[in-house]
Amino acid sequence: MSRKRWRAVKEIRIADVARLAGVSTATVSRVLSDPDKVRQKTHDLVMEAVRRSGYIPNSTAQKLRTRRTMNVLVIAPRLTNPVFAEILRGVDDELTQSGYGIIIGNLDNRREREARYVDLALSRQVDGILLLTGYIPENGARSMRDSGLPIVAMCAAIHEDGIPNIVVQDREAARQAVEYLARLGHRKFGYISGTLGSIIEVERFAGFQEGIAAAGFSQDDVVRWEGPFVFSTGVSAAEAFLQMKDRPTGIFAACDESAIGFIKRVRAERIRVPQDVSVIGFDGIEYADYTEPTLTTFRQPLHELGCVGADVLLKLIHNAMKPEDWSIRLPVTLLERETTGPVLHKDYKSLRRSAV
Amino acid sequence: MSRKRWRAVKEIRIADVARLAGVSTATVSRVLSDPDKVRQKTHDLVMEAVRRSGYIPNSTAQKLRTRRTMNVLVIAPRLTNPVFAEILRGVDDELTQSGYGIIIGNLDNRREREARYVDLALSRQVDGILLLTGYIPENGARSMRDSGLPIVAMCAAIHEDGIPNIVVQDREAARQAVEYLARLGHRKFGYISGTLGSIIEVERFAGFQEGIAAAGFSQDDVVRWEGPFVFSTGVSAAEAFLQMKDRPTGIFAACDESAIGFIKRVRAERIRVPQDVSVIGFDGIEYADYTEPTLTTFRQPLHELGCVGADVLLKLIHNAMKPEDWSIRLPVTLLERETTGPVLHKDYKSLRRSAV
DNA sequence: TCGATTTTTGTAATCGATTACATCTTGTGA
DNA sequence: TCACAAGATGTAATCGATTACAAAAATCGA
Repeated sequence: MSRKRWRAVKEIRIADVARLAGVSTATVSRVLSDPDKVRQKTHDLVMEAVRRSGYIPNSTAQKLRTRRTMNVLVIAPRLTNPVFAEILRGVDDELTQSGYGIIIGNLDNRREREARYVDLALSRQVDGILLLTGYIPENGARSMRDSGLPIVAMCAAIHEDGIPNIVVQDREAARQAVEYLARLGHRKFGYISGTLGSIIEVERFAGFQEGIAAAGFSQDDVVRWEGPFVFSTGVSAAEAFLQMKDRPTGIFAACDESAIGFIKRVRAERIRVPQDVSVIGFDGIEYADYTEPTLTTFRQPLHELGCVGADVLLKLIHNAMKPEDWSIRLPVTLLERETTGPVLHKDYKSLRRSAV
Repeated sequence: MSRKRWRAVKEIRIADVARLAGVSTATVSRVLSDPDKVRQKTHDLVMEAVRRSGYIPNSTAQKLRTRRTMNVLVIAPRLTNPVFAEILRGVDDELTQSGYGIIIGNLDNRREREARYVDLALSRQVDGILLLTGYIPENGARSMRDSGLPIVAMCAAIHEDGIPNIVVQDREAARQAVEYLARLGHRKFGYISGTLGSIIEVERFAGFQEGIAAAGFSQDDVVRWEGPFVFSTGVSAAEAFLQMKDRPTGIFAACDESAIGFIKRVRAERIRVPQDVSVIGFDGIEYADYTEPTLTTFRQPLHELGCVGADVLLKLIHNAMKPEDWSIRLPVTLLERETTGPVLHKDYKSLRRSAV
């Protein structure tokens, strides 16, 4: 009848268990956290009391006393992008194993949301931070780092002392993309970027430019479209592309979603992929297997990235090793599929070839 | 030089601030949490001390004392499915506003991972639970509910007292899907299910069956394929489909990813969609806009679902209202796109029509 | 100005565990 | 059997805030 009946719970404290077992709370605590320190007989006695009472330690009290929250903050720019979801899986696998929990910080591509998570970190709700974002958290980063909390940056090389970077070979991949396109005979290149200013973007574009130079081309042979890592960025790029007279034939998109958006849009205008335009993506998300044609792309070892990042963070949390020692750069793999092919020069006249 | 130099942080406690401001800790606490209770002059004095010292309250200590963790556990079956990512966005928007954090529980489609999150809940690390999973957490659910923690179930109607359900009109949608296909002239139907045993699946299949019966068909006109809510389930279904002599022409997939996998696979065998087979999905994920042809599907109000679920959970946490009063069923919208069309009877001979 | 009332501030208990240190047991060898 | 070491257990301090209650200060009316 009481309005609160369904929430009535009698909380069992360690003292209750101690009384039940006829020992002190210290002993109960030891049984639970360091069983070797107590005699077998008392151990059994206590465990029986624990079982009978259904005691579960209050983790908040444990956290206060041990100064370990056993939580890690993961800041991601956007959850609906499978890239982050996939990395998160790796992180989760690794952290769960060590008993750590994940508090999720979803920026939803809006930087101003960052502040909230900085507070969260600064109020010591977490033992460490995993930064999956390409943005440099400005004031935030500084205060987070000053707080002494271990931070690991992924998906973005942050060149600050005390922050190890777990990234992929963005630059190398972008360069390789251009090489690959050039080898297929392409002479004019398009680049669909991520949001300008994000570090991940800087690296990839630098690599792209290196590739252009290495293959003997100039800035005149390059077009660049910009936008966040979402489908619609590819669509906008495609619309700009469609307006052009002298269109590029080799496109590198800094993310799969953009690549897919681009392809969808140009095909709607009866432009053939790869016969009329070749497209390479970046990420290797599962969707890219299910597009038509299937997307040529660089596969990032996303799950591994997550595991490694989490592992490094745990090392930092536990051993206080020098963060500088832990930067890692994982390789990516070019998946040659159906959206890339040799240039068909107009005079060759529809001597079609399917993808390489 | 010290090995730990980079982690050296002097923690500022409330007592430090009190000393600095020349007041008691009680006053500092009041200034921060209930400013009306102190005189303006002391308020300013304390705030100045807070500012100067850079004090940030230790949230763990606050949690212990107030018995509020300000965290919510969100259990999702799989993060890489954008359906959950999208719901999570809604949840995040709502919870962040109220100062709550999200601890993520990713089952990764493996039920045994559930145990870990049950523990997490039972050790009072969270104030409430949002269940995005279609599974009934067996022993888990019971102990979670017995713990007195508020629980809200989404994506799955759990018919237990004390657990409000925030779901969509699964059953109605599935029925409508069959009606729609029947109206297009389809006579034989395929159903690509989710994992058997999940409640969400039960509802959708029930609706599907209702539709079959309502349209005057029997079990002989129905084929059912089964698997988790992933792309490859659609692929397997397609492979079974391809083996059949008398193939269904109207397919309803209980999730978009399966639908997409199915379409991709059958098109590889030169089966045309929708001319040879019509497909309706369920979810309305963004990717369904970018397939070829674009997927006809039911759009779930995912973001709203997340907001509503979080809102109900907060109400439960704060007011201890009767959970039973809060079950909600949101409508879904049929998006008629390109993967469905009228049946082309063989004798009509390629009188093609594009999608309805 | 004084006492009563209201407002503001301080003292100390409390949340529920862990753990340093003290004390009590047990075991061992002479 | 006794002295001593090693091992097991207990006592009480501690983590860092909040808050009930007590005490002090401010306000007010006569």
